[in-house]
Amino acid sequence: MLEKSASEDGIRLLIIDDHMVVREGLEAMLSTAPAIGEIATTVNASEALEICQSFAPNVVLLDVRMPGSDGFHFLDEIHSRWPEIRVLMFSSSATSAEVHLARQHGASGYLSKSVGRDTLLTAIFRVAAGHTHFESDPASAALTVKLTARELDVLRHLGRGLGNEELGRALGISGETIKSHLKSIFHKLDVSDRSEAVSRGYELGLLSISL
Amino acid sequence: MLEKSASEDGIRLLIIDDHMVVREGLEAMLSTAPAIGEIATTVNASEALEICQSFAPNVVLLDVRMPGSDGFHFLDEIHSRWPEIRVLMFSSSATSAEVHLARQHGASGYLSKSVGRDTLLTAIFRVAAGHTHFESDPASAALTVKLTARELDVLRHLGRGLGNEELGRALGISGETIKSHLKSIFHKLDVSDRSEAVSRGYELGLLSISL
DNA sequence: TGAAAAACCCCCCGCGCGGGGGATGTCCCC
DNA sequence: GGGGACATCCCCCGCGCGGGGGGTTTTTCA
Repeated sequence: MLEKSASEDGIRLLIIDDHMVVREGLEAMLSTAPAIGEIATTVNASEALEICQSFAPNVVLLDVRMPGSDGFHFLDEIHSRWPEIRVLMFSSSATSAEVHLARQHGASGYLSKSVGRDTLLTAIFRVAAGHTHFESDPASAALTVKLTARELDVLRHLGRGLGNEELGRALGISGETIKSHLKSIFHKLDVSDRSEAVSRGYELGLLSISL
Repeated sequence: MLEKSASEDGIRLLIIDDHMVVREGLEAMLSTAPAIGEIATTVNASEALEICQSFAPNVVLLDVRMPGSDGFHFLDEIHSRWPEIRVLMFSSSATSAEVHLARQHGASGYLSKSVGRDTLLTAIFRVAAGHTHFESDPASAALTVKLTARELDVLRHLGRGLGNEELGRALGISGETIKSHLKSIFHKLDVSDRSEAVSRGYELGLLSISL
């Protein structure tokens, strides 16, 4: 077993981000900290899995937006294989929906990229110690929006230019049911039509650019 | 006049980004380069203007997404006051629409944050030498979508839940004109209704989360 | 200077969206 | 057992969207 405890010779940290600038920046900020042991960095998810195997990190710093597979899917992957690895997600946007998703997927914490060195370090320490560290983002206070699973389904299909009937066929239900869900969505998001719902969906992080 | 030529004692570089990590990263990547003279960094636009005054940079590295004022507005600001300053924009997304906007606003170049040290440095040198440096992004090849200024206006208002008539009032034109613009937008984006247009707008980077 | 592009405005028309009702079955949890 | 949230489906109805025409004026640019 390659794994080492964090107390022995510092925290073993793996940084996953597709932006060279960010990797360099994190390394520059963290490498001088005494409690940090070794740091490994990588660009993509597939490489990251190999490194998790050989490098055996205590904490993984994971960008939410990844090229190809999204961060959350990769988060699940890590958890299923190495349950002892703590994953600290970070993103430039910190939309409340993403923070929520991170929680649901079992991340140990969530940070915005705008944080300073101190917050970053304490977050890493807390996470390494087994605690959680989620940004007390002001936006999530304003967000009490809780769409049901089905409503999210419908919302995600809204941007495809489908009518209610076609939309129903796509989800295997009646067009009238789509209307019911839409009414509920409109009320919850406080919007008046589908275009506004899509827009609000992106703003709240319920929708994201995937292509 | 505080301005100094780049050839004297290296390029004077100002980095503007709200993410601590990115600022640190850029500094780490650039500070060791011999051709780079002094480096200044700042978080926001208002501070940046003061620094432009006192520090007199040759090249400004400007993040597209800024908290508060967006990067392009700030770009205009710099140009009007100090036309000799070269601005190199960079972003995490590099959507082709943004690259186009950067060109229109007179930026000297556009980079993705995923670039390596070499590309970054050559870009800075080229820009400092008076050339332009725009990423030959593969996405823009697929994107022949060119919305007119007015069409972009309309698209940006689409997510507000307004009807055509209200939308017209908001832009000071007739509701029928809105319809005309919408027809054009639908054709150009190859979509069938406003909700799909909003969605495609986000995907293409024509729209962005601003709140 | 002249053509092309963009911005602006108007008409007709069908159907689907949005908003208002209500109903039924299935979970889950107290 | 009963209440509540969720998902499903149905009806009615008005008006506004989307798609099809047609224009004029202003701006841009070769």
